[in-house]
Amino acid sequence: MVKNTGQPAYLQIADDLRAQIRGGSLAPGTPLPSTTRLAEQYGASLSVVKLAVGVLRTEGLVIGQQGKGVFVRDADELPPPAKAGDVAEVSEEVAELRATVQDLSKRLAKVEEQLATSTTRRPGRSSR
Amino acid sequence: MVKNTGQPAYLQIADDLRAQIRGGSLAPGTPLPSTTRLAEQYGASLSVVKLAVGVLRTEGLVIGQQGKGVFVRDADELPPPAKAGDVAEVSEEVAELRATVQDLSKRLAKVEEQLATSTTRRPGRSSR
DNA sequence: CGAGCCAACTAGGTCAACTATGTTGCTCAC
DNA sequence: GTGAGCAACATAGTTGACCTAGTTGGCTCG
Repeated sequence: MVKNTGQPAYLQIADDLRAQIRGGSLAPGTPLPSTTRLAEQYGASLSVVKLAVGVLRTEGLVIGQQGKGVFVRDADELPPPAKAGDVAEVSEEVAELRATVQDLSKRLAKVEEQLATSTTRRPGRSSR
Repeated sequence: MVKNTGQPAYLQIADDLRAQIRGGSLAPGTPLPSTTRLAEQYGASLSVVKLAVGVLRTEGLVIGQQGKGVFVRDADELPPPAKAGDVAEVSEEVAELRATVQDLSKRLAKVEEQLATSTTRRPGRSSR
């Protein structure tokens, strides 16, 4: 189904969906067909579809909401001026926040560990 | 190891690499460590690393050359493909991170309190 | 000496399965 | 009639395996 243009399947699907979005066939706010649906539709495996959606997601064209679906982003909020300066600026903020998160996480982990060992220890720790 | 920030591993790795690129620690033209290398380095599986590299690839920050490696793109040649949705994307990330910080803070506070008064054994392990 | 092959690396693509988590709608007991 | 619980379905993340394909360097053999 995905032809053999030399392009990988997940990119072909991503392109197709992107075209549908840009072309208005998939209006902003509307949900894409579900992952399994798309898989059947394109004759591809789930993994490939997830990969394709992932691409669109990192492109910002689409937003996935767990349990609900993947929705086309409003045109207003996506293609707008992606000023390099803006990105840099906000990126800094991100870095800062990330540092905070890391710090908090570390403290949390430590403290939670103490708490865990001091309370009833139950098997079934979920880790891998 | 990765994790604990609430952010998925592949995004953390992507972020880390992105930071190294932006920070100059990985200069344009230099190759990233090999996939397997990164996997060991981050204590993650190959799949996760490939996912992370994939993100950077679709962002245009990096170019993979089969058989050779993944190379940091020259700063000159990447601004043009100015990525639509970048600002939106990062903004969203900020929002997410803020939420994470709030969540972590809350959990930290709670847990630290419990630890302080942990003469009483209390179950109630709340994983996720 | 040189040509050619081969082995060891590299990235990239695909698949299948599992887990986690969120949403929604139905059913059934009260 | 209401609400608690459950089942079905959704995205998301992760793992591990297998295969393709390009690059490189060394080794062998003519």
